[in-house]
Amino acid sequence: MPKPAIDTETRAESDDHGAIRLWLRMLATNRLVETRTRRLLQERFATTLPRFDLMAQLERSPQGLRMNELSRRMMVTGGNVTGITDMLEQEGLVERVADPSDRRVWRVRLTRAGRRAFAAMAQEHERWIVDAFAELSTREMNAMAGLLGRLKTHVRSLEGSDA
Amino acid sequence: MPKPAIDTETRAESDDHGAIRLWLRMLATNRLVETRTRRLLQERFATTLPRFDLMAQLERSPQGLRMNELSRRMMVTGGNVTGITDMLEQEGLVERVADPSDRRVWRVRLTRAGRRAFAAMAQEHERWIVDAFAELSTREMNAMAGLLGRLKTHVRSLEGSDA
DNA sequence: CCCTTTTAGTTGACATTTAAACTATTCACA
DNA sequence: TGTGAATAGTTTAAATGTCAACTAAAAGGG
Repeated sequence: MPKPAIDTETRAESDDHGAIRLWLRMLATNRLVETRTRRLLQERFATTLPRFDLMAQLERSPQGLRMNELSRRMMVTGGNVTGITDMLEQEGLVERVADPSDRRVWRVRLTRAGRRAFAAMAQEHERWIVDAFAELSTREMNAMAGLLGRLKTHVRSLEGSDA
Repeated sequence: MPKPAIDTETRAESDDHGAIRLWLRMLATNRLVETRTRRLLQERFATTLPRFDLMAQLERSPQGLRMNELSRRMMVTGGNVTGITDMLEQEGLVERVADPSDRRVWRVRLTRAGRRAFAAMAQEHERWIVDAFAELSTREMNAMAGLLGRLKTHVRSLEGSDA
């Protein structure tokens, strides 16, 4: 009796502890969607994922965001945000506005051109993501989002206790 | 009647289409666990996640792996694998063995020192992951792994159709 | 008011990663 | 058997990312 044909990674994963197996699968899936998104952003809009990510954060906050708030939301270091903001500013897609009440602070906002460019990208981007997740039902997506929410909270609580 | 207090990201996410919302949550959770793992690997073993990942792949394949097979399994580009392998080779943790039947090919294997070093790391690493996922029950982890498996297969099939 | 500490952001050195060009080898096959 | 196409791996440039040191400004307490 022949064994069922399963691909190499899946077979390797199955030896692992449940948590490791799940984690490897999360890594793989994430990487797959991320690589695809990166490629499409490059092909369609000659831009990159971090640039898109920064603009997406600003789109959600029309009044603009401080550098450290961008850093926190994008979960990257401050120096990184400085670099990406510099480039987007050069391209005229975002602007740094001084905060009159605290001269250390920059408020970063989308320019009109930035909003227009982002709108075009976001529409296609949403389609890519919806297509990627079309395999799952709404109920399944909600279930998964719920589990991830709990997981996220738990891991954050671990950080506090040993960081 | 006051609205329930939810944090800023969660509120922002809730405006989005289900697929986008789930994707953002996957990104955030992944990043969180990955950053934590990276930090612990650095603190405890003065190594990095990609080095650990490459060694983990080799551990699963005692006979060694070709560069392109490593690249495929780690889902990173070939150039990247070359760099990481170079460093691990310098440190004496892996070795490149020529393939007599095809002179283009390197078979990369863990050295004895590499196996020993990896065993120590893997044990702690598993503990970190188990702890991180302790929030979820076995049943929940299995459910999530199943959904991710389907998702992964689906996205891979998309790649074929428009790449 | 002065001095110390904290906070916001930038800079510089360096590691990682990708994409594309390149070298060497093998394969397909006329 | 010779030649063009495909494959394995490396190299290179540019973007991204971290970390630690730095500057400037604000906050807090005597």
